Parts: sequence; C-alpha cells; structure tokens
Amino acid sequence: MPPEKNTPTPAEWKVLKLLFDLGPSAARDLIAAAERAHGWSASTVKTLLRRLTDKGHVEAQAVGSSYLYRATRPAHRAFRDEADRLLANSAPGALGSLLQYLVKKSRLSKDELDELRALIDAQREERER
Amino acid sequence: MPPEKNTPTPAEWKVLKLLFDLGPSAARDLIAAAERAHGWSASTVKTLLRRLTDKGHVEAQAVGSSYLYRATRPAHRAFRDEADRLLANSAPGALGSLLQYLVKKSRLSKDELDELRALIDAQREERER
DNA sequence: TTCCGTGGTCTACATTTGTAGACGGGCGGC
DNA sequence: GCCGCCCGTCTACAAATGTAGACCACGGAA
Repeated sequence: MPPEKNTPTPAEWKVLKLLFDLGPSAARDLIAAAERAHGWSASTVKTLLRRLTDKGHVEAQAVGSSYLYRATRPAHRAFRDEADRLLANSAPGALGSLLQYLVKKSRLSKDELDELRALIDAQREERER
Repeated sequence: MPPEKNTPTPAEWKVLKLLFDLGPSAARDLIAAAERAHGWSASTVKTLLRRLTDKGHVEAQAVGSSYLYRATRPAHRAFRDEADRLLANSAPGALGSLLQYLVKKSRLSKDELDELRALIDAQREERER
C-alpha cells in the first residue's frame, strides 16, 4: 500500500503532469504552464497545488519567501498507481486484449519493445514450469 | 472520438463492472450484487444506473413493466477508454516501464502471452523497416 | 523609502459525485 | 378483487471537485 491514499482528481493530475514535465518548479512556472496548457487562472493552479500538497502528492519546499514544488513520488510511481486502478477494474478476460491495445497504441521504441519481449518470454517460461 | 464523452465516475464504474460480470441484468440482480459487493442500498444503485444511462454507458431496454439493463459498449471497449486516459497522462519515457509493470502484474495466461508476444514482434519488424 | 509584482492563504460558489429516503403504480399471488 | 412487493422516478443533501476572486506580506526596483 502506498502511503498516499487519496488519488489525485483529474484536474489535480494535470498539474501533477506539469510538475513531472517541468521538474521541481516555482509557482510562477507552474502557473504559466497551466495557463498555456489549460487556460487556467493563477488561483486555480494555486488551489490545486494546495490540494495536492494536502493529499501528499506534492511537496512544497520552502525556498526564500516562497516554495519550490516537487512531486513527492516519481512519475513512474504515480502512473503505476493509476495503472493499478485500471487493473482493479478490468475483468480478467479483458486484460489480454487491453494490454495488446496499449502496446499497439503506445508506440514503444525498439529497445522498449525488446525489454517487454524479454519480460514476456520470462513469463512464458514460468507458465511452462 | 467515442460517442460517449462523460467517463463514468468511480462509483459508476463499479456498477458498470457488475453489469459486465453479470451480463444484461434486471435491477433486482444488480441491486443484490451491489449490496453484496459494496454494501450499497438499492437507491444508490438505482441512482447510479440512472446516471449511467444518462451518460450513455448503459442502456435500459424495456421488458414488461421494467427494464433490462445492459452496457452500451462491450467491456473491452470501456476498459480501452480508461486505458486511453492513462496513456494521455503518462509521459512518453515512462510508458515502457509502465507496460512492463502491467504485464508483470496482470498474470496473463500462456495464450494471452503468446498473442502479446506476436504483437510485439510485429511492432519490432515495423521498427526495423 | 515607497510602490508593485508575486506568491501564499482564505473564502466562495456552482457542479458533480456519493449515498439514500419517499412515493406511486403495476403485477403476481391469495 | 385486494395486498404487498418490487421497480422506476423524484427529491435530498453532504462532500468533493473545478474554478476563481480577494487580500496580505514581502522583497526588489526605482
């Protein structure tokens, strides 16, 4: 169980995503990015940032008179949680086709494909035994 | 763009999931299942069912004096939409490891693994060219 | 020293979501 | 033919969410 229980809401995710993209950032940059990306007002971003820190997804590190915001967990961890939600919902039978869809759609690089293939082979071995 | 715009809320998903599991069902069965699975009252299920039909995820086919509820799109389609949301959020770099995680965690059957592997090989070919 | 821009905090408010009771009508049993 | 049960609809209402203004303090520019 991850320490963070409250998953981010969709709007919060968007801010989180910006944080992932920009890396640890000052409010001004996040606000600018959110304005550009979603047309949000500064206030909106501030609120979402507060809620994210409340929920523990974002950490506000005091720097001078203001904060540097950073995601508390790395992007891949956060996405993983999302993925878990997906699995939790998905019916067992539908899973295979779901993954196929994802692989097709996500246009992985050759290296990534190789890794994935290796993983699959390993799993197949396991099934053999 | 799928016809359905409003994605189901988490609670709605739970009902949808029950519908997928049970197949087209009468209210009584859904209510019973939801009671068992989530401890919900009949009213709650009814409301969620209404909202789902409003949003177009569920279709209420009149049968006698009541309805037979059925999901408007097959499970795999619905999950696919969820998966799309996931991809939309996920940063490109993180995708590979995300899929690995999913494959590992979802414990596919040998057949499913084979299919997935075939798909990956196909993609690799494509990268070659 | 004064003023302004930024950033943070408070407050606000409409909407959506989660959860559920009340009510009226029909059908199946007695 | 009357009764109760089950169903669908209406209504309710608290909490979460989306979106944002008001206000205040401080640090830097002038």
